[in-house]
Amino acid sequence: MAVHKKKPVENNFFSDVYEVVKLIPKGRVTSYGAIAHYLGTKSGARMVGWAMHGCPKDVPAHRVVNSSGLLTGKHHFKNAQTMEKRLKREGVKVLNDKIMTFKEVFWNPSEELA
DNA sequence: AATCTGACGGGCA
DNA sequence: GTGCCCGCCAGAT
Repeated sequence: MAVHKKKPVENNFFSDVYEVVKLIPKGRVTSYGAIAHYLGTKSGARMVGWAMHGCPKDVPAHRVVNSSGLLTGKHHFKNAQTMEKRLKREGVKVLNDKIMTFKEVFWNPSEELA
């Protein structure tokens, strides 16, 4: 019973990313680089974004933005407005696809999860 | 097999 | 302070 094809995802790295993102409290956000750094792959910020490509519904990807607080991934959602809409719904001030209170709602896994 | 792109980040001009 | 370029890892063509 051999595996015909290796799954594109399902790696420890990806699973860890999902796990961390799922741990993001409501009304808080984090950056790809922060997650990457927490996992030890500080240069793998891109990979974190790639991991989100197959992010399950359990993963609040809308709470993950780039280091600028910009909703870069909003275009990848089913609806481009889902991301900012959901963030606003959680109390996050989003204007022009950018989080105004980014520094205030920023959630650092390396500090919170340690 | 080789090349380019891609949900990023940081450094330098 | 803003803009551009390079680096990183993996997947897709």
